[in-house]
Amino acid sequence: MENKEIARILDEIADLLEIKGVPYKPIAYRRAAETVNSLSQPVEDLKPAEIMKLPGIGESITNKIVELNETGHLPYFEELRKGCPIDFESLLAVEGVGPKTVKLLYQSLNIKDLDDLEEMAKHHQLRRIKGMSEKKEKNILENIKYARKTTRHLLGYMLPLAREIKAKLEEFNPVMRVEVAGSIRRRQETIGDIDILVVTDNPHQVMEYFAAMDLVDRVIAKGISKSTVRLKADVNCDLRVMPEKSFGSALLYFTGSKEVNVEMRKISIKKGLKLNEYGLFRGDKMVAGGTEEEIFQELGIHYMEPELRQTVEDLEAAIRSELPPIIGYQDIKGDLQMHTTWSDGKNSLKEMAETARELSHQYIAITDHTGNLQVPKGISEDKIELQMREIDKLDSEIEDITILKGLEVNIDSDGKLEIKEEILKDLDVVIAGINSGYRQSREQLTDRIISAMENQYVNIIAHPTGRKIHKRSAYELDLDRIFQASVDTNTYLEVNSQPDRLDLKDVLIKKAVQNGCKLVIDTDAHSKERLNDIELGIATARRGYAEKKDIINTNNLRELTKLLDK
DNA sequence: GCCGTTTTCGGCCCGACTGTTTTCAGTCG
Ligand SMILES: Nc1nc2c(ncn2[C@H]2C[C@H](O)[C@@H](COP(=O)(O)OP(=O)(O)OP(=O)(O)O)O2)c(=O)[nH]1
Ligand SMILES: [Mg+2]
Ligand SMILES: [Mg+2]
Repeated sequence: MENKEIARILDEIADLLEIKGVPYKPIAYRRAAETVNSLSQPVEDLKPAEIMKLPGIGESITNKIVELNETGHLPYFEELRKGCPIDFESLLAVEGVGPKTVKLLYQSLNIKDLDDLEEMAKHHQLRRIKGMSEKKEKNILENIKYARKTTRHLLGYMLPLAREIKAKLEEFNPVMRVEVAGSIRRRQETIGDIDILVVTDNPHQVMEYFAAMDLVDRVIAKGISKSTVRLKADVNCDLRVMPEKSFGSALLYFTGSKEVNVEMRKISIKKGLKLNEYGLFRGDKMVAGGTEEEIFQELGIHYMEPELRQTVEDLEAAIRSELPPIIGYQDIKGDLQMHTTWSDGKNSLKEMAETARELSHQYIAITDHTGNLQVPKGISEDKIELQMREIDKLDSEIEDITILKGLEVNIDSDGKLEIKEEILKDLDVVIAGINSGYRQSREQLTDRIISAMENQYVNIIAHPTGRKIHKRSAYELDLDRIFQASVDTNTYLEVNSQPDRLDLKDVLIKKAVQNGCKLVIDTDAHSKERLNDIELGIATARRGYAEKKDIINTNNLRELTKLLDK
């Protein structure tokens, strides 16, 4: 059974237990679900003893996971659900509806899913329930609309919007400081909502200003220190307002993750302290809170970069001083995949090069598509030489940046490159990728990639797992073999920065680096604007614990050229 | 149900906003 499915069942067990009013167990099942979800390999491939060692998973849950994998079902779960055949996921997605309300709705009106709920709300049945009201009914009816489209949003689209809101808030005089927090600050690949922290001495004024901003569609909640609005862009935005002296503790709290927050608070308790968003306290006395660094220091923990504040394990690594010095946003010296009007790009060679230079890149590689596919449409082989002369000409004319000659070549369904090999020998960079025929077996797909790696001219494997967030999941690969072949053949794995790719993704980058692989972070930009996406790839590499030395395009041109010579 | 440099039993983060509420429960961050 897939990890996602197992995690979903564990989560539903948590929901069921919560409705029954069972204490603490729901937390345990949620933690276990979280762990299964964040695994970089199928839990199916693990032995029971290994599952047992996973954080938050003990004997009881291990047995349940093993049973699910072996038989495909779980009597404990089916028994629990017998009493209440409810679609929790969709009902709980309604803002303001929690486990207690679900129970109430089911017991009084036999409501099992969103359709039932909408029907009953429309016919004014909810207000008749004891403990409900007309107001609550209206609220629910309104919020059902949003519950039906609870998709997470791509970081690449939310980051510019969050920065726009930040800039708007900074224009307002009483605002002293603004930081984007939450999953955006952690640079998670998908984002549930936008979280923003403001420092001010005038919370009332700031809340009024925030709620009245042009970007806001409607106000969901508005208090003196916290407000939530729905933006016209169809995403929620939470604003937290705090005084200067609590800036660090507030930013720490609002950046999360929740799991890291809870664990840090437990650690504080053990040390006889109390941690909340207002500060770190010993009794009534505040011992830290102005900056995040101060709080980490007081707790005896190394500072954690926001990108690494994801799981309890990240925090434990920080406590053991095992967090590596991850790659910085300024460390990338050049971009090694982009497309121009010669294939399916929107901008010319020159426009791409000039934009890259503005981004302070020392070098770029132009890597238009080749091959016979209609999508992506490639340059025909007879035009390649012409383009290479154009690139040489541009390179000799343009100052302060070097333009490398490259191509992105398709790997065909037999693992052969869709191009005459002799064309490749004069290039600086050759990228190979699977752009068709994803539906093969795990072994076939792995063999295809490895035969491309074994080609003496191929330097980089593009978007190695082929996933597209919200569209297509990663194809199954034997990654251990891929990582080994990458090391053996000096072929680098790509961290593709397109907002919906981010491929390799964070947990796989971590595994690749552990296996000694070297990676390249590039944008795969099809227009000059998208050259900025490099920060998304860097963020993903940071979340994957990658250091500067793990990424080949942190090198100067001279060293890079050596690394590209197989 | 899980977990442990003060524990193998007894804890399990802590605070804001709303309205079901007139002293608190439910939901959410
Ligand atoms: N201490 C504590 N902090 C929490 C809790 N829930 C949320 N937070 C903090 C950490 C979160 O990163 C931050 C923002 O909450 P969100 O619900 O927006 O979560 P986050 O942004 O991490 O993920 P998202 O992409 O929005 O789903 O608030 C909680 O139950 N306890
Ligand atoms: Mg958030
Ligand atoms: Mg939020």
